Amino acid sequence: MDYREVFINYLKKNDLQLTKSREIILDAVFETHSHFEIEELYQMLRYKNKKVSRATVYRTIPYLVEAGLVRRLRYSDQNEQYEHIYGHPNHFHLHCLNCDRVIEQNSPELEKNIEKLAKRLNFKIQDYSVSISGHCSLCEEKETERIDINE
Amino acid sequence: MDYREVFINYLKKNDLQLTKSREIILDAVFETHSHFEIEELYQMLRYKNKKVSRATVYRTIPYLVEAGLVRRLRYSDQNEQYEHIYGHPNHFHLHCLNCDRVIEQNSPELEKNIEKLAKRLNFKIQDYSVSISGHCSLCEEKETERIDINE
DNA sequence: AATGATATTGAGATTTGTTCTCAATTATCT
DNA sequence: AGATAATTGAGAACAAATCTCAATATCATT
Repeated sequence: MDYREVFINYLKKNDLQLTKSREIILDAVFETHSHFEIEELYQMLRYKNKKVSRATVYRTIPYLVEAGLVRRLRYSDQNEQYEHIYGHPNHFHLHCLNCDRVIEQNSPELEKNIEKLAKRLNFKIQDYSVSISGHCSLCEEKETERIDINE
Repeated sequence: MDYREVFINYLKKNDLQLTKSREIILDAVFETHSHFEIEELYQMLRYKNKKVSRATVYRTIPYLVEAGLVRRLRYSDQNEQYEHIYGHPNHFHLHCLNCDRVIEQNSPELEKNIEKLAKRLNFKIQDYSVSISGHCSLCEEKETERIDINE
């Protein structure tokens, strides 16, 4: 099942229609292979001359989230970021507070752990996210050097 | 070391002073034993007749976060929530999308797992959060009943 | 294809949370 | 005490997100 079908199913189930606008937004989201903000997505569509209004983009993204196609990210202190997740294995984000880089990592072990935790509580997972903030190896190195010099 | 000392150390290290305002905010944060929004905290202080401005509250919370005393939560689609973390074991949030309840859970196993993951990448953790969204056991039950009746 | 009922959209106004500004205040250092 | 620097408060400014509502598109029915 491709993302398109998933979305159509979701729409049907919720008495919503697959409109031109929603199609454009859906496709744009799956063409973008990086984290994005809604405003960015909107600007990108304008640039490509696809005609959808800002309001519609803001209205549609939550549907995609609900449909399980897109996830809202939580690693950053900045604006809301999103990523499409359908078809991608779940992964974790390590956010470097220094250089702002985001490292993505898989860990089946961690996944299993989380699933076990939820199961024990009879909690039905829809989505989960692990985000770690701190300093990446590159920045840590630099930091250590600096201290060596100064002290 | 109590939270007060931690904050004072942080302030010193960053050439900041421990002022009346900052003290009031610090104490308020550690008196509040639930998740809070900055605006709420500000209103609470007004109610208690503690004189600090909204701007100062907004300015101070990020210091507390940097000092490792407070964490910004990410489970919700709503406003930014914070919780004080100093002195509390790390815990995970399971957010029920239906009733909006937030369940807190410890899991030393999960913790170890995350630490291992970070270590492998030479990533120095400052903080991490695991948030799971879905449906809690109570809501799941109800949902199942409903289906039984209707189908 | 025409009709009426319903859902969706777009443009801009509005709301809301957060940050900024800058003069007044407070703290710190000689 | 006086000079210097940091902090604060009040409200203005900003930006992201939501709302409004008339115009448009879609659907079901005939």
